[in-house]
Amino acid sequence: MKKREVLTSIKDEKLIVERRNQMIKGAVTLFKEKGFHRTTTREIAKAAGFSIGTLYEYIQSKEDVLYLVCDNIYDEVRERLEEMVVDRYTISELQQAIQHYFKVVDELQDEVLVMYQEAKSLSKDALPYVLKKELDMVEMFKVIIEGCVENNQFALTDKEISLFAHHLFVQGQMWAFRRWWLQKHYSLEEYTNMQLDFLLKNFSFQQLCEGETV
Amino acid sequence: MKKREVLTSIKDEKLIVERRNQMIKGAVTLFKEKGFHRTTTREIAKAAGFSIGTLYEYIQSKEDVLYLVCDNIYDEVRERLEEMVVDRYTISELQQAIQHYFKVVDELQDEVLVMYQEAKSLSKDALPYVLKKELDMVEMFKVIIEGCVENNQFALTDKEISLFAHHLFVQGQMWAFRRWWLQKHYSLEEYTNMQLDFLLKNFSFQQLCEGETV
Amino acid sequence: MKKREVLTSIKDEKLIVERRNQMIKGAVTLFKEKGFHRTTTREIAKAAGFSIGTLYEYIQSKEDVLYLVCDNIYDEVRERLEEMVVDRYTISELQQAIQHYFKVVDELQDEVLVMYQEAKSLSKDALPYVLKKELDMVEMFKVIIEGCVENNQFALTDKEISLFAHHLFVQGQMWAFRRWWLQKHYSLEEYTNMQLDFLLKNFSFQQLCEGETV
Amino acid sequence: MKKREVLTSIKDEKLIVERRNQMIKGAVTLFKEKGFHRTTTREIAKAAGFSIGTLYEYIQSKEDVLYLVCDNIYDEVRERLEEMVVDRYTISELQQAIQHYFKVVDELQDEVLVMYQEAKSLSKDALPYVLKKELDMVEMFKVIIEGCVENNQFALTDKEISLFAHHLFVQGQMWAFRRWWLQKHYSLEEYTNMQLDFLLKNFSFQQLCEGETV
DNA sequence: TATGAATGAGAATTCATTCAT
DNA sequence: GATGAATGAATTCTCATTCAT
Repeated sequence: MKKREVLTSIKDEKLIVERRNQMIKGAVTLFKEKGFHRTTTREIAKAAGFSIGTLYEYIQSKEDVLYLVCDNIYDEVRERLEEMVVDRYTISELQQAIQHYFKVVDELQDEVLVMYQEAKSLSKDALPYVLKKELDMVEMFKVIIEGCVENNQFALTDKEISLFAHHLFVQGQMWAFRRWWLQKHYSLEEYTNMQLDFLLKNFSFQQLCEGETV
Repeated sequence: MKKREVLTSIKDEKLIVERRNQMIKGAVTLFKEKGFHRTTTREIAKAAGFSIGTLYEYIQSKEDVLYLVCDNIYDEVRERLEEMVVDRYTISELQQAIQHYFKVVDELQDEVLVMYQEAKSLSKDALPYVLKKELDMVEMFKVIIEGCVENNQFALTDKEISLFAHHLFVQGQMWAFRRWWLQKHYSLEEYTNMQLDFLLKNFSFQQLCEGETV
Repeated sequence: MKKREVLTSIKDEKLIVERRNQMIKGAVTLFKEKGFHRTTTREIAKAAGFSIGTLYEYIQSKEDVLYLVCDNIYDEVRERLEEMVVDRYTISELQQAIQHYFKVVDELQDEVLVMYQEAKSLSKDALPYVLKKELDMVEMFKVIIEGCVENNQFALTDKEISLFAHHLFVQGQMWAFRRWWLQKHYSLEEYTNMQLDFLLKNFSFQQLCEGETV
Repeated sequence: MKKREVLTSIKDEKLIVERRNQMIKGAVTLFKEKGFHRTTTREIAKAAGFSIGTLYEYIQSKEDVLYLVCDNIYDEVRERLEEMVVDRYTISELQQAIQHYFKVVDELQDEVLVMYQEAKSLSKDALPYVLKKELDMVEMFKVIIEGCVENNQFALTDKEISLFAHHLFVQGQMWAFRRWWLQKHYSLEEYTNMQLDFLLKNFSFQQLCEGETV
């Protein structure tokens, strides 16, 4: 899927990147605080540090800002996820990947929340592109899980692998979108450990059973 | 927490209920389609079958409609959840409860989605009340899980029980809010079975271990 | 050609007519003074005697105002033209019709000018409808001229009749759109007489020739 | 009337002429297509082949472009009209002049139309100057007609001569501004011949009458 | 109670013009 | 001389809310 272009009348590529970053930064703060719809374009321009006229030199409509924000957050999360090095495909590595992912969500929780709550306001045009990015990230988990399965760490059918990947992904997001309750009652470490514990028991059980059957 | 009152200038209680139900019904359809912010009060009035003037006889602001809608959806989901009869607190009963809950989510998925996506637009005033309702529902799961633990079906700490309840609750919602992917690849039955399978293995493992240690 | 509808959210038909008339009256004055593009919707609303919000209850876009104005002016001119009673189809009657038409243009010259100068700003959608109205008026002249021809007042081919009708029509408008010069140098009467004189000589000549050839 | 100056910050006279010609050429195309008000300065600059900054080096305001365009079109039309050589002041020469004028209008019809429709948007400042140019052109016809009268080709009072000149001028423009109808039904030749026929009958009649009275 | 016309603050977007490079 | 990024006043249009009938 080709990247959806946001049109601009500015020619200086470097400037486009710079201004859009300012814009995104300001917008995230505002969206976080009051949501996309309650944020005005003037507020976005102001938060970005330039005039409303300048804002519109870099985008075509307010929705473009939302798109840029979502796009950017996905890239940020993804980039952070790609830090994980997984090569041996053991349960232990999966565990580390999950820990890493939860940590990333925790650090970028405002962004994750914004993306989560506002993505639905994207136009029919932009939505598929953003959903594609989400699936790409889910895919990263899928690859790890598949690796573990191939590596006989545990047994899962293809359908189970996919669902499990989604499941993990949502479990991470959950730390952000239910923070109003979770973060009042658990530390990130507690949350991570409890979720991991739950998952790993499962796989240990599998291994145990296999061991027994032998 | 006392129910947040939505003021009205109408005396006839029965009329209030009737009109509000019309209003909620119309609003859910509209919110589902275009979201709270993109829906106008005129559209809500029209969908409800009366005039904009009448709408404002029964509410004080547009946000009241959102509140009524969210409130109503929670009540509806809750009502459906209360159909479950749990008295013996066995794993099998927990399993049935989950199955029932997933079915309810599936049947009310539009409503669940609306609530899920629009609740954040509630005012600081109304939000706590709605979150309270959500916690009440989570509590229903907690009670069942606690019962099972007391009943030695499996062992969990208090913190684990709470998290598990939330986890289940989100897993159900997930069927609605990720339907763009899940429902393309799985039937409700598949989804339910796979999730249950995963949970139950876990508990079976516990029982197995316990059995062994004895 | 069906009348192009201008959408409104108002139900009271009488009110629509009343408000639109206020709107048209105000708009004509403003368009006359500064043209369509330099007139703002707020000015139109103010000139009409109501708020900008009310203005938009009766139209959908600024262009609707222009359409209503043009439409209205055509109707007004046409109505005035229909006062002419032509039944004997003599040169003398044609002459009277022309005199009447020139008088109407003179009386409605602001309107004629507005229509003349702003019609081109109508959307591709509305333009054909307005041009149709113009042709309808040209047709009125054509009918008279045709009658005269059938009545042997003078001889013209069909193509000549059409052109002559357009010619007369433009000659009338000319009194309005070149008023910056014409009305400084001629009275309406002078203008009318001179133009008539010119035309009638022509037809007298024909009759004379025919007389001679016989 | 002195030529209205359009200020510029550029010293190089040749460059001024060159850039302005580019500008005018681009602007005519755009004005033709969407009118003065709907054309942006950026579009003009682009069509002219240079930047918006450069555009403003050669003019002071958008309206200057309109003025330059109108001025230029008049010059162009005038230049073409001056090709006509009239020296004997006969009806036949008048006829040729008219034919030539109609041909010029036909060839420059886009320009004539632009001038016709947009001149009214000129400021109070520039308008008189442009109207003066128009009168100058009318004057060219007046000179020919006067010559003919002096030459006893036909008899007209001074007032009639002026009106006749305007009349001819408008008749030519009419071919452009009513092209939506005329050019669908007549070729330029037909149109010219019919209009000439009409005029000349008139004068022939005069001559005939004069002949008779002698 | 019900209606729907009226209101106007507020929002997105445009675009002529400027000015530093 | 040329460029094009920056500006913000101005404009169109929307829509929640009110209130007279």
